[in-house]
Amino acid sequence: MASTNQGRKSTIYDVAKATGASTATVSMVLNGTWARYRIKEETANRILESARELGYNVNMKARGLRLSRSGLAGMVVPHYRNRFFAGLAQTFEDQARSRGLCPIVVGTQRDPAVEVSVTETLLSQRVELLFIAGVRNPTPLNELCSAAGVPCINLDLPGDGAPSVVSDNRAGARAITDVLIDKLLARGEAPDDLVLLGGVADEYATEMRIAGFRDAFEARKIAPSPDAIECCGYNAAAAKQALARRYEKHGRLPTGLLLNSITAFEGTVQFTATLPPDVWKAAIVGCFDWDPFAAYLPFDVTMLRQDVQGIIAEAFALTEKYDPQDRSLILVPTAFGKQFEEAEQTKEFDR
Amino acid sequence: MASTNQGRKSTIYDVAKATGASTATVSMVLNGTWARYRIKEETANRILESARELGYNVNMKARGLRLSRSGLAGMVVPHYRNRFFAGLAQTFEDQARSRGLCPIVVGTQRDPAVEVSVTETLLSQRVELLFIAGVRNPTPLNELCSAAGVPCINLDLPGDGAPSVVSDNRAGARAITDVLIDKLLARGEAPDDLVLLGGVADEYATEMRIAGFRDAFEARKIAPSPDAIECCGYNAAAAKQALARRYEKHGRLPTGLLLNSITAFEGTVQFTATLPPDVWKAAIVGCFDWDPFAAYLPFDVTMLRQDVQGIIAEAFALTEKYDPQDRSLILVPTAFGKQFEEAEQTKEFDR
DNA sequence: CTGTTAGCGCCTTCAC
DNA sequence: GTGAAGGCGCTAACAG
Repeated sequence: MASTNQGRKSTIYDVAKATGASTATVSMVLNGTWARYRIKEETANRILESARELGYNVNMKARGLRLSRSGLAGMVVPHYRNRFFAGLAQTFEDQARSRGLCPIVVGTQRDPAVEVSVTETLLSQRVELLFIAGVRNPTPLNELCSAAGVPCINLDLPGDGAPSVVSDNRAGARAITDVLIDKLLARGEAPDDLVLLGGVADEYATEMRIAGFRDAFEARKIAPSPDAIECCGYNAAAAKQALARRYEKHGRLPTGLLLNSITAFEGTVQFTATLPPDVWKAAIVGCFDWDPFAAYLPFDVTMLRQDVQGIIAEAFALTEKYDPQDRSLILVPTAFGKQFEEAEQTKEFDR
Repeated sequence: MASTNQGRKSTIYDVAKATGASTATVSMVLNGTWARYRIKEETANRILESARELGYNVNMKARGLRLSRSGLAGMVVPHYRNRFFAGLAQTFEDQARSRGLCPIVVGTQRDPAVEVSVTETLLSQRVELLFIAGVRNPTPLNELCSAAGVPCINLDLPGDGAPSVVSDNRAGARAITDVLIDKLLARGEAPDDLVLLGGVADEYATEMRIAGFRDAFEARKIAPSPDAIECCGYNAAAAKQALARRYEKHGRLPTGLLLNSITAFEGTVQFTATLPPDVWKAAIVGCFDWDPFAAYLPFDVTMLRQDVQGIIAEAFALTEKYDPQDRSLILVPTAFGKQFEEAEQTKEFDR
């Protein structure tokens, strides 16, 4: 359609030649700064027109080189397989775009080597800021960033090389544990039949959740069962196995189950599916993170949602008044149910 | 740690000055091309060392400007909310990285305006190729790319402005319809009690699936019910509503349900959850796309999975021998069950 | 074996 | 109002 010089992208020189103006004039017009330089409106229009016809498109490489601003905002996430990270990525993209930045989010599969190489790549591309989500040990990445002078924020899992914004896991865990204990009591079951399953023992989020779990019991002056906490790791197969062992040992499932991740929930479902329905239909389940289908499983399910909007907003706020020395830890509250629904509203044509 | 010039990123000039070598030497060493130029190994080591100390990091903006190669590979997706797009993004990232490109994937929420502006941004960043997934009308985006001389491939939904690689929806639909009819027959139900729900009537994927649905019936020389096909759109609420209307009208649910998307499945579950369990427990359900939890709902569920690995591999292959005139349409087969599991294997520390 | 130089495309300052 | 010139960081000739 457009009379493009097929194949080669056009430059401001092409536009200048086509309109008989100088490159400076073209540049000003294309940047919108032409009003300040009292360039004739007619000239401006002619240039704009010609640029469109030539399919001109700023070369951010060149502009970035000159201005030392890339227009890129980076984020690393482990993957997009759960609603939390998917929502985090989505929200990040929206907010980055609304700030005139091009979002670039990369999944690392939680592989530390990939994390480092991705960070280096992003730094090479001269991202103007970097959010690091769900990385077990963000410190090396933080150091790379600060060596490059790039603002860097840890999300979800805190680190000591940069400011962090994470969900208030402890308060959330306490709240959901409270709900589960109440449900247990209402059903005439013992609260110490509640088990916290999944997660990694020495990891921040899990520790906070364990603390919150204990808080809830302490507030009622009761104690959880001595083997109430089982950090079997984050993957589904491990949870399934852990549950199988418990079943073997006690001849039944715990009545109440607090799952440390949606994958632990997956494992739970995989295991219970191998059992006769009446054995598990009565289970009371709570879960950190949520999934649209999980709510319809034949359990009594309570899901805790993280505020992805809040997390991203706080993180961007931190980059605005960025201080390389800052190591603050910002806690963002979690909530039950559909409180943060706006984040994943679906449009008419969606699937 | 490193004796960095805090804040400002170091350049080859810094390294050159620090080592007393010239920028050219530094450049060669840092590119690994130094062996060809017979640079003393000792010099090379000195430079490498110094570069590490200074926290040096190539500026891809400058290199890209010089080489007119950005090292960036772009992909636009609607969102990451289902396993298909999440898997597509993941696989794309892996493959891009293994080709030495930095993957940059952006979600557009299926908003055409966002789609255009994102494409322009990506083109400004001089991506070396662009994959466009799940865009209703990719043609304008294809045109932007070809005007810029950037190889562009449509994924999932075909377009006529570039080559496309899409799932073989028709064959997949036929196969899953076959399975459902067999199950219906095995249970002594009439096959024409099978309903295809969800999707948009004039859209490619839906049309193909309808055709496959009909193929399965024709092969058996039977006909689906006249109102067997209901394209109520892709979102969950619409499916829920459509199902409610049917229930109202017939006083029962169809025994067999083929859902055009995971969101239609969501709507189905939302609706059936409002009914007494015995009314719907017997339902036979099929779905395009899958979800780990959906398999454990109290239905007889069959899920069709798309081969994200295959799709991405084909797309990359197309870019290698890229021909701007090429408009070929490559069909990638789908499969049942966990055939493509490798794509979403989870590691030990995962959630 | 290593240093010098000329741009890649763009933006800004400074003359005209 | 507009044009010429310099330089952002890097690489590929081309000289030493």
